[in-house]
Amino acid sequence: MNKNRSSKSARPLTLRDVSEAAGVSEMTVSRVMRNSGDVSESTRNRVLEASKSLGYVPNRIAGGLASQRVNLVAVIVPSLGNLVFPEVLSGIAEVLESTPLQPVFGVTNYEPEREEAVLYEMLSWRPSGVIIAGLEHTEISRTLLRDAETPIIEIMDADGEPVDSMVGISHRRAGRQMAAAIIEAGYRRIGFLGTKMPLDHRARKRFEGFTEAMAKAGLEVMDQEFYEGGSSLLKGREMTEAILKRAPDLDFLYYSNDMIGAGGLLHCLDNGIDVPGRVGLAGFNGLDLLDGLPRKLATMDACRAEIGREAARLVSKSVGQESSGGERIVLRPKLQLGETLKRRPSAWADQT
Amino acid sequence: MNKNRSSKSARPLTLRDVSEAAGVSEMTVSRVMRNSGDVSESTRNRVLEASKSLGYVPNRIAGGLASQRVNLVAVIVPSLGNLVFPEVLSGIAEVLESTPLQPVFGVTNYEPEREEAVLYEMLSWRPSGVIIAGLEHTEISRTLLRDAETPIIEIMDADGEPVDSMVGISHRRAGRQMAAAIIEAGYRRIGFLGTKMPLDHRARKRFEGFTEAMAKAGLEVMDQEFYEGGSSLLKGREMTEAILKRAPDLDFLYYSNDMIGAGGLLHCLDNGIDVPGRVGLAGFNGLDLLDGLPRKLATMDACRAEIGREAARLVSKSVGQESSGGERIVLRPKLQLGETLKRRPSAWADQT
DNA sequence: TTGAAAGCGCTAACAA
DNA sequence: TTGTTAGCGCTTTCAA
Repeated sequence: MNKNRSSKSARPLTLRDVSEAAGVSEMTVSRVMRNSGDVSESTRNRVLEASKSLGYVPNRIAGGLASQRVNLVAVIVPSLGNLVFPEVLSGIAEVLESTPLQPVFGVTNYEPEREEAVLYEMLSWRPSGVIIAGLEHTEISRTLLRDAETPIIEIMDADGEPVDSMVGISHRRAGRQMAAAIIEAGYRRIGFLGTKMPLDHRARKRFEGFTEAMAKAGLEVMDQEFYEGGSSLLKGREMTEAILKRAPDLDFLYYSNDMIGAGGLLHCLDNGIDVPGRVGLAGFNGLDLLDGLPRKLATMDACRAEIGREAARLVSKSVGQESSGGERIVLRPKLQLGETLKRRPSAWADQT
Repeated sequence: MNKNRSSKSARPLTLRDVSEAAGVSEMTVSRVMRNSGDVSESTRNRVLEASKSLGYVPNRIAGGLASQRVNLVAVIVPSLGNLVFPEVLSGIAEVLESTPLQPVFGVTNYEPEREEAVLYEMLSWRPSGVIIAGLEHTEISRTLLRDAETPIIEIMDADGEPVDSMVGISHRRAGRQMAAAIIEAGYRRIGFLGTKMPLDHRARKRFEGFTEAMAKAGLEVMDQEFYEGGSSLLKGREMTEAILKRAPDLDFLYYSNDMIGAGGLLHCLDNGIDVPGRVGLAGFNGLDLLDGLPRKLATMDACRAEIGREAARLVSKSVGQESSGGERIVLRPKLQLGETLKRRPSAWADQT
């Protein structure tokens, strides 16, 4: 029965081949392949068997063209190097696994023009949905998104207006909350360490929220240190050393992400700097990674996997639906004080 | 000139719309959109302008069907949670960026049946190439790969027979090399800590190579500890504590990856265990992460990004080519002794 | 439950 | 340099 076409045949198999082998019309084979009911059990089995023994793989290009429907979901993220995005992708993949939808990933390297190109490319496949990181896009990208006749889910950020739907957290609020916690714990001489990337809007918004809450308390960020590229753990060490050398009287360091925060923590411990007594530390993201460090770093969960899952749910909900859209899901990150952000002795706390 | 179709129109734009707007045939528009030469500069500009002002996005589904060619490259990996795979994907994306090819990722969760499903799904898009992790696949998957009329690149592993081409390292050799280095440094009472996953063939092969080289030196792994899931840094700590409690006389711990190795290192340092004097440590992967740790962990670079780049190069090289294929690129991981694998005082080394 | 006809939007091949 | 014609392999729609 098994024809074992193990040599690469000249012509790829088509529905017609299966239909001839099974002795039914192409239409019937098509129905079986798509599980579109109304096929008798016996015919169905015959077709399935023929298809399997021939090694037939349907051609979705043709199928998509005929049906004007495609089971792809475009997912566009800035980077894969940043731990955060693989986690979002996992969340998306997890939810789509139980649907006929398939994620297709594109990476922009934080470059707006690259985002345009990737988006254009993906839209040319007429996906059933687009999940894209961030709310900031070029004029062209926004037009592409608006005109795409498919649900658009902007993720990770909730500070701004989405083209269609959005799922994310407010990074401004996250920054404010962290500032409040730090001030409340009695720290006053606060430094900031972060990425230089002017295009990482979420890091920027956290910083803005942070300084805003500081200002409200009559405080200012006393010193800053920025970096780009490279191992973040090592960078965290180096930056921490640099900023503490320049401004030895800082009593708190706020890092724009957990990796550099962890590096800072290791630097302090290695150099006998008391954490959180002498300096307090906090990062951002809530990476699992932190669980193994000598001290648990204060951080804030960015709800990465959950954002991915929610976005995927929105897309899968909307397949088949005429319109809908316009949903806004704002998740609330949880503040985790860990062991590096603790109320300080009041003696310290009260000296401005 | 700009028609600003910002409202979602009922019918998506087609070549015909652009051809009417520009006053040329659909064929000419098609040529412009594909840069397929033989169009006068003036016509070209007219078409480009019309296309842009209408907001036309080509339909690759139709294009792919007509041309029997598709610019997608299927990339199938077991997981995104493991640091290693995003790095491979980055390498692939990096190389494909400068080509017309687009990566499409699929995740199998280390499940062979899931791999079959993902592969089938991807092949139904008739990609210009398939890059898939590992050399071990189900019978069905192998048949799918063999019959696919597109280059297949199996990556990450070089211990076995590829269906078509392969790019990877020999994990057996990596295990042997590490064992040799450990023995050469004078360690004798060696423990192994690794993942439980029976389907992680590469980890398994490293272990096999490791024990093989040990056996050749008349040694055996004295104790083992396995884990699954969870934060690997923390797991590394826990496992290390457990194994040292059970077998306090071990003088070396070989970890199946750097994350648990790093956890082990932190555990030892926290508990005043001299590394590498009392116990030596080694991991696998060569993660950048290690650069920031208190001591540089001995490890071996798995050539992750390079594997991705080479695989992408093979695919892009083969587009348009009639056949070819069958390439075997075996990379040589570099052993990095770091600061946790050092020659021990001969007094120790010579007491079996 | 099954089949026949038409056509999805584009491109290959050829003609002008 | 530009245009015409005939499909690509499916699915939709309608008929049997």
